[in-house]
Amino acid sequence: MTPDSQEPRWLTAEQRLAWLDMVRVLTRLPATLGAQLERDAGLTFFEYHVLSMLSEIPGHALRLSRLAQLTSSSLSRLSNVVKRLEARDLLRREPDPADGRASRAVLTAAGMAAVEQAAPGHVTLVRELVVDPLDAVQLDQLHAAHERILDRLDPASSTRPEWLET
Amino acid sequence: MTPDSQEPRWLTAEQRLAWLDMVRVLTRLPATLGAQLERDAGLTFFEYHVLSMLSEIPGHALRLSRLAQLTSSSLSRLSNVVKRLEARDLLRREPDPADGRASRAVLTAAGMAAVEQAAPGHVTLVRELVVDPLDAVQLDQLHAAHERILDRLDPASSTRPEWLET
DNA sequence: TCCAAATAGTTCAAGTTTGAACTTTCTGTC
DNA sequence: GACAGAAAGTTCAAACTTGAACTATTTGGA
Repeated sequence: MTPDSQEPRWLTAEQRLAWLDMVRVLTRLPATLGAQLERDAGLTFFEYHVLSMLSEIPGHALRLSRLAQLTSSSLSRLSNVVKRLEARDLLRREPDPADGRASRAVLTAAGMAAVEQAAPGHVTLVRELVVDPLDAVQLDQLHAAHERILDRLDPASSTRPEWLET
Repeated sequence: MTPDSQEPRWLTAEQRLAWLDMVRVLTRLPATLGAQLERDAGLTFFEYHVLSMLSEIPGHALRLSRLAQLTSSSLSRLSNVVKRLEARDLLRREPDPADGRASRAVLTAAGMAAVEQAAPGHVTLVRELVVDPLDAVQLDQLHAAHERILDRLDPASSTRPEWLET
């Protein structure tokens, strides 16, 4: 194995500008979406994401470990959030009959209603901030870039929901 | 003023896939970069970002409110972080002579050393995850998309550091 | 000049996230 | 079938973030 060179390859001026703008998006976009959801629906961005995943899956139920992959969260984080959401009656946990270690999170009717109530405002803001300012080609290019980045971030691609068809 | 239509314009299947992949990037990328910085340099991503902004500015000093804009953070969050960084001697606060309400954060020698120690590993990971998997054209397209998104997120563009030339 | 409103920053309590340690159940191998 | 190790969740304390309330200055009119 050759040793790493002492100096890394620094970013060029252009790369650095691109990266700084990406950091701004990475920071502000979740904050802005989260603030809207919190205000209008009393949900954090992450809570919404959890409920929304469940609402879209056939059966509205998923193992916590799978849900953690799909939402890119640690099991610990998810466990805490699921406990809170269960206390609010938005979902419930039930043991997985197929595996004694596992639990499944199941969306309740109230949880479904919460997603349905929150979704329009959320989607409108996603459109306003991300989808509408880009034309179809640009959105495609953005998606392609994200796919490449995800290949590095998550080589197993285990976070891509298998029920979504391209 | 025409009323909003009751139903929002939902996302098309393609838009939805693009958005879901963007959410994955938004979630995982900061977490991954943060974990590396924490492990190797004892800094959160945000702390690194603050110190790194200071390290790049002429004079290594900035008003807190300007630093908050540049790092896309609330003044409250910044104030907390600056207090911690000051306790670790990585920067210090001094009153702004020009305005009795304001303080300036000034990078210390130890703070500069911390940035210099953390930067190589951080830059290497940014390259690995974002810059290198894209070719120059794709990175440009990504940057262009981010610029449009930032126009919506931050219409005043006040977060773009004026000392950076394109 | 004076005062209302705006700006800069701090603080505090409440809520969230993290990572490590732990329990329970499952799996593969001998 | 027994056991080591992996996998699924949970929990706890420490750390971090948030928003609201607060103090202290400054600014822009009347």
